[in-house]
Amino acid sequence: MILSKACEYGIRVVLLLAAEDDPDTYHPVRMLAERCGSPQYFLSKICGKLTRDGILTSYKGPNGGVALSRPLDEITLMHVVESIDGRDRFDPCVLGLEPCSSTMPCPVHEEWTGIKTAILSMLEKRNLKALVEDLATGKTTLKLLFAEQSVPTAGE
Amino acid sequence: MILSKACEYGIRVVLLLAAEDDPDTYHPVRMLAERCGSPQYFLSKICGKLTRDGILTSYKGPNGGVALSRPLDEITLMHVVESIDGRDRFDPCVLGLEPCSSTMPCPVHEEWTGIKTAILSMLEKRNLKALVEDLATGKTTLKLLFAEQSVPTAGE
DNA sequence: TAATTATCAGACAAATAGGTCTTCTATTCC
DNA sequence: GGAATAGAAGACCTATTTGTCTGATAATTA
Repeated sequence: MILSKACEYGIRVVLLLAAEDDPDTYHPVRMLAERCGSPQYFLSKICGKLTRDGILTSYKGPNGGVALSRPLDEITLMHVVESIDGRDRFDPCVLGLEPCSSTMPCPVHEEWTGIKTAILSMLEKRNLKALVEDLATGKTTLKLLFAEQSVPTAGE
Repeated sequence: MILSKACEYGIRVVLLLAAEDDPDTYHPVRMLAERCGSPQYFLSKICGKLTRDGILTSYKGPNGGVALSRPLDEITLMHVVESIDGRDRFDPCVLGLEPCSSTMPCPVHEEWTGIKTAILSMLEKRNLKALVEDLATGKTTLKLLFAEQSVPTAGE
């Protein structure tokens, strides 16, 4: 688990919203929770955080809900990770050694530094616009979300 | 946290043992726990697992304890991770999507595949012998372990 | 035999992550 | 205004991880 469950859900929501045709329409959290396979109340808290951190905008009342607060090309997955898991998610030493640093490196410090860079790149190199283009061309998919939901209810 | 706490402690112990001059001497777990900043009883369980999985050998009685079961060049950090956290530690999709695969990739599947490779490389490219050589030449260090321990007792 | 040390089984506690629910307030529609 | 719909806040529960401890057994040394 490289990200917390909460962060996974947060990214799913943001991707779902980005993949919608209507970027300015507000989507009820209850709906989004169902579509992204997240517990409703749990996602509600996550969206609250994303809203407070300026990634989502919320709107109350009928036809209300949440929407992306900025254009697609101004949001990256890293923004979501920073909001939910915090910027320092990948900072800790692999061996959990506090004073590990470039001047006092643990046995895998060097490699881990490179991997951290790759992780950050994965999360911030492509913005939502680029990610959605891949979805549109079928290069990647989010159908996985629906596949996942059908599993638990199979026996019922 | 890329590894569990238990796994961190396991790696620390293995590195400590590897850095010893006397590869055939058994070290009591109680001592090792103190030296690597791990709770004693917790480490005792971890060592049990490492022993069952053939990474450590144990010896009962006075002058007993645990020791590495194989030559340094036949043990990698990956062996420890497999024993404690399991081989599939890094398998799950970043977004937690079950059916994510190369034929049905999530938006970051490609990048994550590359990062996983780098993580595995970090853990299994260099065996204990190579890691200890870096310690000997001062290229890396484990002094961190002692530094860490002095912190909690500073106020006492 | 006495002391030492690992092994094993298991209870238990603390901390964290994950998840659920209720109540309250704000907004909008009619 | 009143109903309906939404988020906000916070209590609360559950599961997992981490950590602590006890008691019994086994092996080994001296």
